[in-house]
Amino acid sequence: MSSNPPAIVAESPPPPLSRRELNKTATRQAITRAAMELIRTRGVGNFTVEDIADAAGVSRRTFFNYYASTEAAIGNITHEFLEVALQQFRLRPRDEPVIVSAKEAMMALADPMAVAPVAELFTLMQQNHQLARPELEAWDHCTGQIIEAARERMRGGTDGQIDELYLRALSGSVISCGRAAMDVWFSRCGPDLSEASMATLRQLMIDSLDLLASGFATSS
Amino acid sequence: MSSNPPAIVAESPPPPLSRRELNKTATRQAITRAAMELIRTRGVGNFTVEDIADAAGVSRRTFFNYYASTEAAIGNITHEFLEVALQQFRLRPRDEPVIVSAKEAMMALADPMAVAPVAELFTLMQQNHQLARPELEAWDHCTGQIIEAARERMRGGTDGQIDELYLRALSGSVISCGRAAMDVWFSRCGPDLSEASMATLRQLMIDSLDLLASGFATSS
DNA sequence: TACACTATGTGCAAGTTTGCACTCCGGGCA
DNA sequence: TGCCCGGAGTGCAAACTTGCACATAGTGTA
Repeated sequence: MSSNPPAIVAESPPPPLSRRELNKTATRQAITRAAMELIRTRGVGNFTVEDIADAAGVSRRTFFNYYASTEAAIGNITHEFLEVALQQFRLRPRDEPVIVSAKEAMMALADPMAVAPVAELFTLMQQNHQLARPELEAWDHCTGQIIEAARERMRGGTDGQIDELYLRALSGSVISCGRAAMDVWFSRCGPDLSEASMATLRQLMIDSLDLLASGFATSS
Repeated sequence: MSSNPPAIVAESPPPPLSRRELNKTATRQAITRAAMELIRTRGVGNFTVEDIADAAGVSRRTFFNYYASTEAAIGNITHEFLEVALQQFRLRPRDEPVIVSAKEAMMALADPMAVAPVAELFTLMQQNHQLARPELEAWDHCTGQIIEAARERMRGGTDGQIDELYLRALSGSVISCGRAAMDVWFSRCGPDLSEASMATLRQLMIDSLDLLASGFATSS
């Protein structure tokens, strides 16, 4: 009821998502899913970009409007998965420690709907290791995003290069912990999406970040 | 096995259906289905064009790019249904009697996939009779198409107005027989899509056209 | 009656997808 | 080696979709 001007907080601008955004997202997803399906049924390298486009219901040209290559399309799976966490991270209060924010953000990833595509990718990766490259890039891109998001928080702190190193080291570590949690989770649970499995994933994320927060001190 | 040059028959130009055609058809169907769903769940008149567009995943403007009104969208259900038969009709040999061609063409309609939407429309029509108008228009449009298709066959026959009357009376009657078959079928079988029901529909179509061909002579 | 409000329908400019015509590149083959 | 071919990418114009502004019509209300 206050007539105050909009408070300057980490306001989540709830974008009503225009029809245009919606359509683009749908197209992007259609392409990604078609690519996955083809990998599943024919195996990596046994289909063309045109096959993906056809299966996705778009033209070859449109495929290239979205992705520079098949690899890039595959990378989108992990990219979208991480984007969920990124979104959560950006919503956390500015004064919260980055590690805590990261922990909270990662909780959103321990969701069957969210992990399912990545889990399948992990499975396929067992067979064909070259699928790992686009995944790697997605994690790297996420690191870059975390860096930017974290940098936003450190307005007014000490200036200079020390902050930059802190920022990057921390962000990189956080991402590494998340990745480690995912890797261990998959090696333990496989493509299992049960609640028990999700609980395991959550705990692994918490543990890895706790390790990070504690400076990886041994308990002995 | 003959090496004859392509016979000059009612050649069906097998259109590979461009991506553009495919997309347009998909959009048209999405709108139609969304409209049906809304009629089903909210009832006729309890939703706006915008609701349909949203449900169909397109903008309001796009809705109007396809249909002039909600009614027109509903009409498309019957329209598409009849289009199937029309297509078959056009494929029949030029020298075959129109009634025989019509009989053959109608056989394609006795297919669960094809009748399903129309059957549902019939069901909804029980409740709200104003749904009948767009359906009527679809049948009428089909008559016009049959007239054109039949006219094509009568090149070189006698000229003058007699042919035109014959053409129109015949075409109109054929359509009426088809419509009668559908009506009786639904009143007998309801929305039943079983093979037995389809057989009934087929027989009704055959019978109605036989009646027409026999000049509606009574057997006694 | 006058006014506010909601829904239909349309014109237009800007954004997106598509078809097509290239260019490049790598593998098979005479 | 030189040629052919199929797939990857790209530029561009045409076709399609969208957002927005505006005109119109029906409804409820002061």
